[in-house]
Amino acid sequence: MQAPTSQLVAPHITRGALARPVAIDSRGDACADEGRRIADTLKLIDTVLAPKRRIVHAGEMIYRAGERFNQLHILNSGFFKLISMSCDGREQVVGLRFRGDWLGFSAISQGSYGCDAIALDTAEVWTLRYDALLQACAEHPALMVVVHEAMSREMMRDRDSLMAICTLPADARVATFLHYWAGALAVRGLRADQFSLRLTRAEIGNYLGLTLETVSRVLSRLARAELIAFNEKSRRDICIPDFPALAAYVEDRDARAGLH
Amino acid sequence: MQAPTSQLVAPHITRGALARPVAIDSRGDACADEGRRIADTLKLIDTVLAPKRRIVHAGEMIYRAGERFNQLHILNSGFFKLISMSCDGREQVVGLRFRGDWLGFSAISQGSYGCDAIALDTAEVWTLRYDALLQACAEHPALMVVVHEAMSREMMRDRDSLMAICTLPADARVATFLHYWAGALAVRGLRADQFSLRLTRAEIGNYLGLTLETVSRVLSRLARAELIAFNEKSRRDICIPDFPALAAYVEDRDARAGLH
DNA sequence: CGCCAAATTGACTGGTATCAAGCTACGTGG
DNA sequence: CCACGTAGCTTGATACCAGTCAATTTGGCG
Repeated sequence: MQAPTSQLVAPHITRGALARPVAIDSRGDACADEGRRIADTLKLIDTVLAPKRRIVHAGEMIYRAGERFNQLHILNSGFFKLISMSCDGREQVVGLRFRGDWLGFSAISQGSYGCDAIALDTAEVWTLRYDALLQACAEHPALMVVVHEAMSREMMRDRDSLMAICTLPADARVATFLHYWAGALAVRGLRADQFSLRLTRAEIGNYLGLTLETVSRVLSRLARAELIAFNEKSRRDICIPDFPALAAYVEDRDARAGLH
Repeated sequence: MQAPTSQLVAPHITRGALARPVAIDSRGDACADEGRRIADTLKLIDTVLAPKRRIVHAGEMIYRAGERFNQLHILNSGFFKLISMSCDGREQVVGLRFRGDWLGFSAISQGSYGCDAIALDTAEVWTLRYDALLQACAEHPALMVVVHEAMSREMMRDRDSLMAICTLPADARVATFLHYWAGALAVRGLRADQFSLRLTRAEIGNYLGLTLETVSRVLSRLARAELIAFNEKSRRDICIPDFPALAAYVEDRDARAGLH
């Protein structure tokens, strides 16, 4: 009984914090559309720009803060985290990246990267020169549209996570995070009902503005409430038996009230 | 004894959360450079695109969430706040905009705005059609560069505020906010040592993930510590007698320790 | 003047952080 | 094989920062 997820009178109604691209529920359409968009984008970039492909392994960095910027990256597979470091030594996970996402946009304005991009597992990265992209954009309007949309989407996502972190209590933040991650997987045609969080509790907490202990406690509580389940062995593998239930928990203040 | 603010070996060192464009201290260069960039950008847009100009007054909205997107806006003068609303009714200030800033980028990917843009005082807004911009970008490489840089800068700023909110205690968040606001004014050639916050305590708190009472208390504490001063009458007018001291407070964990 | 929104300040509460102990899984080297 | 160390995780006890509630003051404005 949610509002339908396409054809909205007031589109902002569906914008759950951190959760926009999801919509696995009522109809799979939006989800499949997103997947198609990602595939199309990759194909376009591949044909127009012939990017350099590269395999990187978990823990490897494709760029680091301070490094001179002159190329952008697109993820063809795998997962990345972006880590930013402030002058006084605070470290923070400022973003997560999945297949089809770009890496490096935020470096354009400064001419140097502002964070480290670290692979969370084996990944295939496509790399292209920024000047080549600019030139190609001038020649291929469709490419420019794709690039703008990608940047725009990134802004929207950042805004959603800001909102989640500013306005939600710990329970809801963690639930929102899981919902977001599962949605990102679903859109990309991967299993969303059972997957490995590729982050430690400490990293999740850092991303959400919480401590690792709080994340651990919340996960235990969510498991007790059967909104999630742990894989026996490796509590980093999560099952989401009832995705709509999790979505409801994320979206309703009230649904979170009872959960001692 | 800070690192010089231009000519960096490792540029990320100067990136204080929310605070990048500042650098009023050691030499005015960076500050003036920024100002020049903004002026140049406005000029370029004016000559290439001849945007429609319009004056809006405090409280007026230039777009609202859900509205169909087909034009972008640039602020020639005045101040705006961006307000986003989640599906369950949480409201949040997700951004502030000053002269030279763009409004509407984040709507590109969805085709509709995701937040309300509300003027905080009388402002001059330039408006241009997005399709016209796309076309002009294809013809004028310099314009495309400017647009990409603007989007990139916005991402960087969002990231900085995420970091500030996630990792800083209330005192530091408010101080960072003041520092950021003063920096934004300085860059634009406006008085940065004495200015009016155009937001209520509630709005500041909302932006920073705090309550209005906490903001009020922190401001009182900062005033007691003489890092800021209130204008007699209208405590919304703030003086910053010693900007470097405020900057030091923002940047040093330790500087904040003593301040009962 | 009287009304109202904004802001301040105090007292109290509660949600997270902090500190600490113990557990599990895993790899390494004796 | 087991002893050991380590990293990640869980759970409990306690502390503290910021939220909540409430009373009061201030300033703006019809």
